Amino acid sequence: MDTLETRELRYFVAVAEELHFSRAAERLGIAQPPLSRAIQQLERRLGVTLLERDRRGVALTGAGQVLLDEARAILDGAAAAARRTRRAASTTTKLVLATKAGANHELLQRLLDAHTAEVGAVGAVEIEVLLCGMGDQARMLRDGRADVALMQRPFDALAGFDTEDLLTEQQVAVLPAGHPLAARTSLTMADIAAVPDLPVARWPRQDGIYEPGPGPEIHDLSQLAQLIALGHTSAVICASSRSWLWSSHVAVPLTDAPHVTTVLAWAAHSRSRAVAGLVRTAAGLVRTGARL
Amino acid sequence: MDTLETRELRYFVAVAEELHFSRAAERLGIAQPPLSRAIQQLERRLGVTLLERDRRGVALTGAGQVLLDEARAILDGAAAAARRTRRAASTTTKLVLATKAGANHELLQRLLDAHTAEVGAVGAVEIEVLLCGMGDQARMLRDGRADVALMQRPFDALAGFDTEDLLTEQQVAVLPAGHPLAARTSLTMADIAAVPDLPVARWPRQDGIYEPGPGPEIHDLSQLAQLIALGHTSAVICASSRSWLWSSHVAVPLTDAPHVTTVLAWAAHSRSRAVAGLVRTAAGLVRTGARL
DNA sequence: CTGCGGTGATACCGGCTCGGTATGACGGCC
DNA sequence: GGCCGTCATACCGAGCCGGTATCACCGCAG
Repeated sequence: MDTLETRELRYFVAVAEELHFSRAAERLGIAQPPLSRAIQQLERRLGVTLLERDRRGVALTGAGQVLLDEARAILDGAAAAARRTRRAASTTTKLVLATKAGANHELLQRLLDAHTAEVGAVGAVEIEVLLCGMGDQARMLRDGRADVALMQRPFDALAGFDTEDLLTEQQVAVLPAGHPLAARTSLTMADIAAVPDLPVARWPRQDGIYEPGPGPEIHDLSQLAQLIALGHTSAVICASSRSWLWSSHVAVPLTDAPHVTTVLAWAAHSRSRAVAGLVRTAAGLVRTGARL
Repeated sequence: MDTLETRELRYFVAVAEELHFSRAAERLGIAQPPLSRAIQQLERRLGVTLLERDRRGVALTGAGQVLLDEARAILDGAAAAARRTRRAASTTTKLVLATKAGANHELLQRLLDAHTAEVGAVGAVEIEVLLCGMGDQARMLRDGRADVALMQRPFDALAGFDTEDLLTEQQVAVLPAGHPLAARTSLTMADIAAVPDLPVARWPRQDGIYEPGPGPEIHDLSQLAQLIALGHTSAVICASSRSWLWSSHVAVPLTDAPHVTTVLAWAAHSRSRAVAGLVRTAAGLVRTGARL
């Protein structure tokens, strides 16, 4: 009497996201009445009202919001479980590593090299690199499409993952080559903020929403690169990302920007030998300890 | 065709733990044939053999082991979801804080005081302290019986939780008052290990198993305290735990033991206002920064 | 070798739940 | 005031779940 079925959670998430029974039912590929009934059942079982059915529309209650968060996590977990199980059964042990496209070039290269060198020919675990945009690594890890990911503190949401610190570095300001500030040898955050003609680009937050502000909204690095080259914006990125800069870009160290730590992250309860091996390799990389 | 139901996962976990269909069925309160069929269905759906049915006995395949881990996490998550949802609906916003019985007395006291002072009378979120043994906090957090927990790095398994560092401290050796080493002002790990008549007590690991060793197996602090007082064992604990020492105990600082950081931990995806508030309070505690 | 006990798998059957269709109650809007 | 759109209710058929009975297979004791 206490056990939430994933079917119910799927239904509830659909309704909670659409805030509309008929649309949610359509999305689920079922009719509206069974959906209504399923939600009622769920509410009765929990003894809690999850949705406030006001005339004209449905609203989440506080408890509903809590369950929505929980349910999403569970459904991701279930999808991940299926994927990981299937992958564990396939003979070719392949490890999927998710990383932000364009970031951490050199670190990734060194990690892959070290991994190849370490495992050698025996039990060769192939690593497949999965390039994704902004905050996608977290989702990839959560739903099992990736086994490990390179992520950056404090930018990425690391909650729920195990991590191993790999590299801590300064941030730099990236400016168009012609800009007055580009001639400086170092800058502060205040310097950048004080230039009204060069608003700093805005990244989406973890929920995909952009903070309000003057700068352009950025989706990927190539877009950013172009906008900087055009002299329309500037950006604050970590030092190692210099590798993708254009000749018309200039990177200037920022003295007071928070440091960025690139970490290797994996699903907390993963006990996979392959993941453990890669983590060990990565840890070794840090100990032998070249800084970029 | 892709969607794991929690019922199936419950069934699978039972079989995987018992390695015996009939016993598992009994534990689940159903008959054996439906259970067999459910597992077959699950295997067919995943396209993976999870169990190797050898004559006389069942064994987990690699994929089965993976699914077992995943399934446990999902089931804990589902139980947590139900509990948290119900709690969110109850009007009395109560926060359950889990902590190791006997550890972090003063820190906990300060945290509670600060919390009371901060929220004041308005929206008073009551905190219920849940004392638990060894590694129980993680389970409590995972299955939703607790909202936050005081845990210690590197002892506790923090994987999967968000954390806020509260206090880093040295460890001390606790010895019976009469022991020769008790007169020293500081010790090293080697000093302790070199005393054969006082084997260091052993705590259970995260899976509840004890590492082999000469020392007695410890379940809780009162048991430990008594054994030390009797001169049967010694222990290495963090400095703040001195508060529960008896008069017949002596605590000696250890110069080379790893530092212990007490952290406030909570479920990664928790967006509860109450939890967020307590975390902010705790962070403030650290900033104002008295060290014990 | 042969019955016995114990394993999981199969066959079949009844009941409950799920999903579909039809319809109702209720409020907003032209 | 009709019309539309919302979610809830009523009813019905099919499929799935769980139970009982039984089978196939193996180890073991006599």
